[in-house]
Amino acid sequence: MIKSLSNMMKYNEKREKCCEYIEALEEERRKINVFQRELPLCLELVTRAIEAYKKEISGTTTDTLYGQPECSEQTTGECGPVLDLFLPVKQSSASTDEEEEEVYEDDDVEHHESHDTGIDFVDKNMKSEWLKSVQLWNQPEAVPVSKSERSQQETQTVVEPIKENDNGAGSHQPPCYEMSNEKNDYIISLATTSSGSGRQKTEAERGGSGGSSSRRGQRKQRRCWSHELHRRFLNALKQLGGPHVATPKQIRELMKVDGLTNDEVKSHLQKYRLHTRRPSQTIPNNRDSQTQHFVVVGGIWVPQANHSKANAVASRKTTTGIYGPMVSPLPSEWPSHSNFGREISEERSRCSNKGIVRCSSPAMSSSTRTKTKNSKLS
DNA sequence: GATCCAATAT
DNA sequence: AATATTGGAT
Repeated sequence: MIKSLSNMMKYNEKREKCCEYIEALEEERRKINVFQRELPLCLELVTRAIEAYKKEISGTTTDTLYGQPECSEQTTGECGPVLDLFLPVKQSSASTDEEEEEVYEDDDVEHHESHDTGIDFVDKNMKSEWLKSVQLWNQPEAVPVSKSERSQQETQTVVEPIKENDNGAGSHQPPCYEMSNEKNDYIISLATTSSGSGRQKTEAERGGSGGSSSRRGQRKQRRCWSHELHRRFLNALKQLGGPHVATPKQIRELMKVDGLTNDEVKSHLQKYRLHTRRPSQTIPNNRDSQTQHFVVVGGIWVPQANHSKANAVASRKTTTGIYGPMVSPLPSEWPSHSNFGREISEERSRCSNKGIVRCSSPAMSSSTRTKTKNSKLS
């Protein structure tokens, strides 16, 4: 009698303790979730710990106090995908030195409902949205590397290099309707673009124009960003951590598109960044009320609300404007500081200084740079 | 999207 | 000094 009673007490005590742990852990996980891109493993660990505790409870008790986790936080819907997303990465990461990509699902397929992991800084809808504003392509396909390349891209980390014939004679590429520019008179024989072996000319080479061809003051042939090209672009961005941290050269290298130049990528990136920035709420007023207030957390700019409340994902959905998914400051989107430890650090020393400038020192970021520039000008 | 310009790093 | 890369502006 007494024995059973004391057992019961013990057990209750234990259960209570577990519950406390679980709650604490879930709280922790909510925080980590904001930085899921930077701390995938951390997230996983915590999640597992939670599961373990839950299991323990359910194992030792019959009543399911936590059987249905009342941790309101869409836990199941959120953590599953996250792990799914990162686990494979962890596995394959040992194999290659290259940054591997999470499988990139393209837009013409229909599955994009499942995971709202937040690292998905490029939303398909948004992409099409901003692309639309730029240009309309009629033929999404008919790009050379459609099937073989795509399958490869999804299964392996290797991206098959493609040769991009310049659109002019490309015939397979949707024509780039350009009637705006004045110098259209010249015709470029595009075979010149190092077909086959040449790889890319470096920017200097290209810019030098001193070469054999006689295009001196001529404007370059307009680069047409087909869907395929843009897909690769996005893919590269994804791997590099978002449009705000990726640099043209890195992107170009990851895209593996023959003949693509840094300048072209840069231009595209610039535009992309413009479109993915917060469009000032579409309503040109409310600079104080609506503008998000950012705080610095460990060197990271984080929207204040999100930081404190940690339901970034939810808020993202509600505050989206046209460029919704992007605008909201996903943790993953922000210059990530924790990149230092990872892919970027090995990249080149440039990151060490530039990275610091851009990332860890908010006060010194773009505005300061421009200021420097301007001050120097004046 | 191509270029020009300035800053910065090597 | 020359070159490479980058970001911002045109």
